[in-house]
Amino acid sequence: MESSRTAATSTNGTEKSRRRNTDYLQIDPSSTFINNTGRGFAEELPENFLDTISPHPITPSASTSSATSATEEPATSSAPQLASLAPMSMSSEQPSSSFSSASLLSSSYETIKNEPEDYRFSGSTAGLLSPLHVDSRRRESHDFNTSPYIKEEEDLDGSHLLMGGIRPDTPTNDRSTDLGSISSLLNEDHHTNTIGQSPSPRSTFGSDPTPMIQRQLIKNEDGVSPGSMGFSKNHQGYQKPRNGDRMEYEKAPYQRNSRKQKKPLGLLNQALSSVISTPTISSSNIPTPPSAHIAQPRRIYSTQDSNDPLNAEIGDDIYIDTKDLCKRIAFELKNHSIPQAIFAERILCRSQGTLSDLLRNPKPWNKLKSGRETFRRMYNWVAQPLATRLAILDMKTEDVNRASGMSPPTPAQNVRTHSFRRSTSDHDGPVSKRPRLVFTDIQKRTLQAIFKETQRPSREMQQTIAEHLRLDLSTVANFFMNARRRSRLGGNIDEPTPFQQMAEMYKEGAIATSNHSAEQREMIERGFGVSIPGPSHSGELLNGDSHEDDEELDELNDSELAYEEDVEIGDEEEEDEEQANGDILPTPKVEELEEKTVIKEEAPDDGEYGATKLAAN
DNA sequence: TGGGAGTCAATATG
DNA sequence: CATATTGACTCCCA
Repeated sequence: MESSRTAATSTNGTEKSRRRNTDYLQIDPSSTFINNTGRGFAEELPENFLDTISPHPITPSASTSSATSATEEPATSSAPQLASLAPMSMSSEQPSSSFSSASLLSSSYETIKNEPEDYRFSGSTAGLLSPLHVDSRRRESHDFNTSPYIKEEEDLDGSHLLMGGIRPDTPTNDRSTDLGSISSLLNEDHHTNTIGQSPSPRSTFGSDPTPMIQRQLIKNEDGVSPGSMGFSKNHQGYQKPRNGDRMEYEKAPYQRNSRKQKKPLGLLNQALSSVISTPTISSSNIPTPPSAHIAQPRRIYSTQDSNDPLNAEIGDDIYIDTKDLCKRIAFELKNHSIPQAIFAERILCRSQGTLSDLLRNPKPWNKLKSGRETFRRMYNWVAQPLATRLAILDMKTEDVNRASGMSPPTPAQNVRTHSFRRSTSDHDGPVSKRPRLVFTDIQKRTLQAIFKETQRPSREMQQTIAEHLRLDLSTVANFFMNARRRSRLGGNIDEPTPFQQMAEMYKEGAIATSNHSAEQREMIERGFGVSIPGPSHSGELLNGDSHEDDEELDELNDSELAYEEDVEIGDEEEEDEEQANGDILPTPKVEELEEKTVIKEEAPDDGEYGATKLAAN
């Protein structure tokens, strides 16, 4: 039975399409092993405890892979009504090119853009969008060829095409592995097993999203725009807030819940535009985000009207290049010294961690569901003139919403009612803090190793695993779910953070050269400098794309091997096991921490799941 | 129901 | 401190 089910579901697994990660090697788990005493994690489990379980829990399938993306898509993009809007949007946007101001800026920006395709993000929000859908737009005479976009659009609708060229492949993982293999994993060396195969590297959407991006550049910054992105000196920066405000933001989300409440994300622009400038692009330099424009003509938003279809419309009509958008946001935050927490809470009504994650691993627009709202907010924010953007940050939530016309902070869907779980102590009366379970090294490694082989272990298997690792079944289930999802995202393991990317570009002169003056460049660099990370996250820093890291790779490979061998060894299993057990309880182990630390030094830990990283071999 | 999506928010890392 | 990671929640959907 399982198998059948899995098979069906497996599609997702296939998705894991992550790009070149393959090449990367990420061996997280393995890395750990190295220094670890090499205790075999496998040991923990009874030799073939898995064998007892059903034989092919996982399944089959895989092959279908590509499907996933495609499947999801359809719904959104296809929405019929949208179509109508789309055109509008385009039209409004189009003009941008004609804008005087726009053109000005655009020029600089454009150049930038042209350089490395991947990296540049448009200077204005416009660039973030890709007006897909609307064929009509083509008609327009864009300065830029729409064709690319359109094309994309077609794809989108059609199937996943994804921006990034996700390809369907079926990585090994997907395929069903049988318990046997898993057990071997646990108990023996899996050199061979390791999935090395597969890999088709794919980029999720990252590879070259650009096509989707529309190039129009409308200048948002208040006229400013030297660098196009507003690099100019950190203009006004965000003033560190008086703390106090923050709370409000934070709370909001939680208080309201119900995900459905989401409202129209309003288009900041809309409201703002009224405040600031006219809605239409032309009126001022301020660009109204295309999306906004689009919508406007058609209907009026009532922020309150949560049911307002407009929301949907907007989403459908416009294709926001999330990756580009995230780069832009990251840049803006850095440039103006806006902490993620502030931006996340005030503008997005989300937590800092969420924002960080989104920025680093943006899902392609066409794959987003309700998550689009968050990106819309980002989009709407960047679409505002600088002054407005900063002002908004200082406002209180309500004000922001009011001014922006945005719906009230959309509560996160998952608002958590503080009901924490039992696991720890059941008697936490009030809202105690939810202690967070941290897997022991062994637990984690074991889980990751299993995950490599089987992304979707059967219930039984999960149960077995749970028992052996002394974890709750739910914990194990959560692990796999999270692992699947995260591996699927393509975490940009191989790439630096958006901000880093920008920084690199500038450093390299890729961008800077084009239109920036030396001074500008300096400023830019300076700005970036702040965040240019050191070698810390080695993995990430190395730019995965390049093959320059051969050395690194070699090291990793070695380590992986080592890791695998270690696995086999497993002498100290017992100890580990005990540790593991102990950890389950709320007891942190110093030893482990130490071990981890050590390990990390040697092998970069991307923190990704094995699946994502496999590729090595 | 189970799988997913979107997040939270506690922790880790820097 | 700020940002990154990540186990677990809540809500949805098939």
